[in-house]
Parts: sequence; structure tokens; C-alpha cells
Amino acid sequence: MSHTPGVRQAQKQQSRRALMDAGLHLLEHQNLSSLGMREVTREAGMSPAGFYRHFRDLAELGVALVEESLASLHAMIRATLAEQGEAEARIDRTVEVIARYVREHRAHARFLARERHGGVRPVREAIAAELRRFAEEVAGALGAQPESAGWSPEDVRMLAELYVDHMVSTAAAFLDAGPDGPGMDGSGSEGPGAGGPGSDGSREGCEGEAERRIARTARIQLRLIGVGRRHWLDS
Amino acid sequence: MSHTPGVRQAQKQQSRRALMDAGLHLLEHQNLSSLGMREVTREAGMSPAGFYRHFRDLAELGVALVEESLASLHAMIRATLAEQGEAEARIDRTVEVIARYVREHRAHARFLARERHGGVRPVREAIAAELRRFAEEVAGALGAQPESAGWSPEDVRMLAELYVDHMVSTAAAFLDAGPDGPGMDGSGSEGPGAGGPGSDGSREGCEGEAERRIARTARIQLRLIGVGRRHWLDS
DNA sequence: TGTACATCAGTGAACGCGCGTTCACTGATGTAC
DNA sequence: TGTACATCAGTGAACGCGCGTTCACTGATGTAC
Repeated sequence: MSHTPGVRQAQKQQSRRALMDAGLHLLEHQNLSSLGMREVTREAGMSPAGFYRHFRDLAELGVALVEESLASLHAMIRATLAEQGEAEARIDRTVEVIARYVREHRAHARFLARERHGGVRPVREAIAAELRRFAEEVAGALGAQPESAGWSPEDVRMLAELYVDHMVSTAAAFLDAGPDGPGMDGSGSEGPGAGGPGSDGSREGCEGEAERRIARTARIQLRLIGVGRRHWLDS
Repeated sequence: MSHTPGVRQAQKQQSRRALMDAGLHLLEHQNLSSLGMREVTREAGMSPAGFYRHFRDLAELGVALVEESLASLHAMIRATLAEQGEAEARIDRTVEVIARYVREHRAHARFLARERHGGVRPVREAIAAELRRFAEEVAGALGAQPESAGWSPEDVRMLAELYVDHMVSTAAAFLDAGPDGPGMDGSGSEGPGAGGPGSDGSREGCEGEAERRIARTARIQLRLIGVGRRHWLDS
């Protein structure tokens, strides 16, 4: 490659990526508020002072991670919302998308779950703002569906929030049930959406028993909400 | 005062309380994984080494806080579950109980929300285990209701999880909407229970607009789930 | 084209500080007689 | 009842360590001519 202008820019971007990746990796086992910047720069193979060339502090890195984490989820959900088809098929698709996001972006998903109510205010607020935008988008999509004829905008918004909350709960349940959830000592945690007699035989593979159970539960719950939605006006 | 046996025990218990209260207070603005024990002992008015007379480490203190935090909520919910009456009235009661818990035990509620997916495994697992017990109890209560005739145990369990997830989401929403949520900083305000004389006679006592909006949304969502429940079998 | 200067991402040493943990201790509480 | 000893919650000093931040610096990249 010849001496392209912007080599410096590209190298800087690469370092920034390294810092964010290092942070994301370290945040799988701790909270942002207990993360150290020496820890991050060490993991990224950089000297401590180099950090300041990219972020003012760790909160700023956290906000950057929020944007990155929600961008991919947002794109996936948007595609699902645009889909046509039977209610049943759309439910299956939705749950599958959530499962896929958690599977393919586990670190991002965990970061969001962990920091959504975490101790770093700018990060919390960035997540909340993004989820609010989410709910608005879902409300828009729901409002355009024939099933919403006769609904007040307020009730559509309420339904959208119910769906978003359910999506978040389901994602968190998938997360807890993942390969690194129940581990060494103590009673295995299967997450809020899971439970019951656990026959945790196979842990590896593209999907475990716990994941399938959560997916099944989530689908039934969405179906029940759908039934409520269809009978909402005549009650 | 005469030399009552148990004075020492009582004094120790008092110190333990001071440590837990200090921790709870400090945890309103940070995560357990970033809390320091010197910080806690300082806040509790004790020397650093004294901590070890009560807890092995901060995780152990965290688990103690989990038990304490969920005990009061559990009692409140149990009372609500036992109630009879119209579905509509039970919904109102349920939402009111959640709101009251967050209002009167704000520090506990925030701690639970913050550490539910936090970086300290024993604490996470203690919360998850307690929520699972919750869901079982709700499932038991639902199963005993006439509306559940003909339902499979699995579907009842699914419904119970939906309710528990919804309760958690609603509590978190109340928390975020509280006095110290957005820009305006409510620090320095009085604690729970200082709301003046027994004005608990009127439903939804001293609440902000945001709280009322969340309560209204939660009620409508529960109503919708209820509609779905009633029409579940004939669909 | 080459030369001279400017920019700035990343370095490495240095600093003061608060941390978690240990230890021998103190003195009030508890107990045996 | 009083006396002598045991227990153990809490103290205060000490330790080594890693932290966040600063600073003058280096040297590759970018630019003006």
C-alpha cells in the first residue's frame, strides 16, 4: 500500500478498537465502575497514558460501547419488525433473533444487561435513551398493523413497552443460561426466565436445553400477549 | 443496668447493621464490585480490620443484603397473592405494592436492580435463586385460581414467569423515574417513610407524574395479559 | 522530485494516594467457683 | 455475694501494591514549498 493520507487516522482507529475490545473482554467478569484503565491499556497492549488519546475516562469508553452494542441489535430488530406474515411466524422469528443476538454478541449483550442499571450514570442514560428509541420504533410498527385498528396511541405505546421489556427479559434469560452462566460452586443459576427441574446434560453445542426452554417460554408468552391483544377491544 | 447475658451479641448485631446500612448507602451510586471495604467501615464508623469480625469479604455482605432486600418484598407480594377479589382490584393492588416497595425501600430496590446482572457471582446467584422461588410461589397461587382450570402446569409456570418479569421491569421503571433519576439531583432529600403523617389512606399517595404514568402503563399491561389469559384456551 | 518543519499517537518514568489484609493489642462482657 | 480467668468485638499501626494522572519525550506520518 502506498503512502495514503489517512494512515495515521487508520492506526488511531485500530488502537481505539483495541481499547474497546479489551474493555468489552474485561467487562464480562466485572462492572464498568470497577474497571481500571491500566487494566484496559494492559489488555490492549498499550501504555497507560495512551488511553487519554482516545477517551477522557472509562465512562466515555462505556458510552462508546453502548452505541456499538445497540447498533447491531437495533438493525436486527428493525429487520424483524419490517417482516410480514402470520403472527405465529413473526413470534418465532422474533425469539430467534433475540437468541441469535445473545449468541453472536454475547459480550455486548452482557455489557448492556450489566450496565443498564449499573453505577455509571452516563452509560445508564445512554442505554435508557436507546431503549426508549426502540420502544418508539416498535410502537410505530405496531400502529401500522391492522390488529391495532381502534387502539389509542397510548395503548399502542403501552403494548410496545411490554414487548420491549419482554425482549430485554428474554435476552437476559438467554444470557444467564449460556455456557458461562452456571458454573463452579454453588447452585446453578438458570436465570429469571428459566428454572424448574434442570437436566443440564449438554452444555456445548449451538443451543443447550436451557436455551430451548427459554425460547419455548418466550414464544408462549408472546402468544399469550397476542391473544390479549386480539381480544383487547371486546373486553 | 444489670449484666444481661447477650449484651455482647446485641452490640455485635448493631455493628453488623451499621456495616450493612453503610454498604447499602454507598451502593446507591456505585456497584458492589467497585465498593471498598475501607469505604464501608469508614461510613459505618469502624476501623477497617473490624469488618472481618462480621464478613469474610464484600461479596458476603452483598449476599446478606440480597436476603434482607428480598425478604420485605417477598412478604408484601405474598400478602397480595393471598388476596381475593375482582381481577381489576387485584391488579391495582399489585401495582400499588410494587410502587410502595420501591418508594419505601428505594436503596434495597436499587441494589437488587443493580446487582441482578452485576459482576459479583454469589450475589447474582442469590438474587436469581430468590426470583426463582418467587416465580414458583406465584405459579402456586395462579394454579389455585379458577381461571387456571384446564391449564397445563407448564403454561401456569410460564404465566408466573411473565408476571415476575413484568414485576421486575415495573420496579426498575419506578426506580428510574424516582427523585434521583434524571438531571435533577435529589440527593440530600429525606429517606423513605418521612412523607409526613399517615397519609396512606388515599391510593397513590405523594407520587410524581412519571410514577403515575408508569403505574398506569403497568396496570394496562397486566389487564392485557389478563385478557390473554381468559381467552387462552379458546384460541 | 527532495527538503524542512509541524503534528500528534504512543512511551516510560514518576508522583502521591488509598487500597486489602495482617498483627499484637485492649478492654468490656461473660463465666466458673 | 466477690474474685479470677476466658472470650472476642473492635483498634491502630504497618506492609506492600496497583491505581489514575502528569510530563517531557520520541518518531512515524502529514504538509508546505
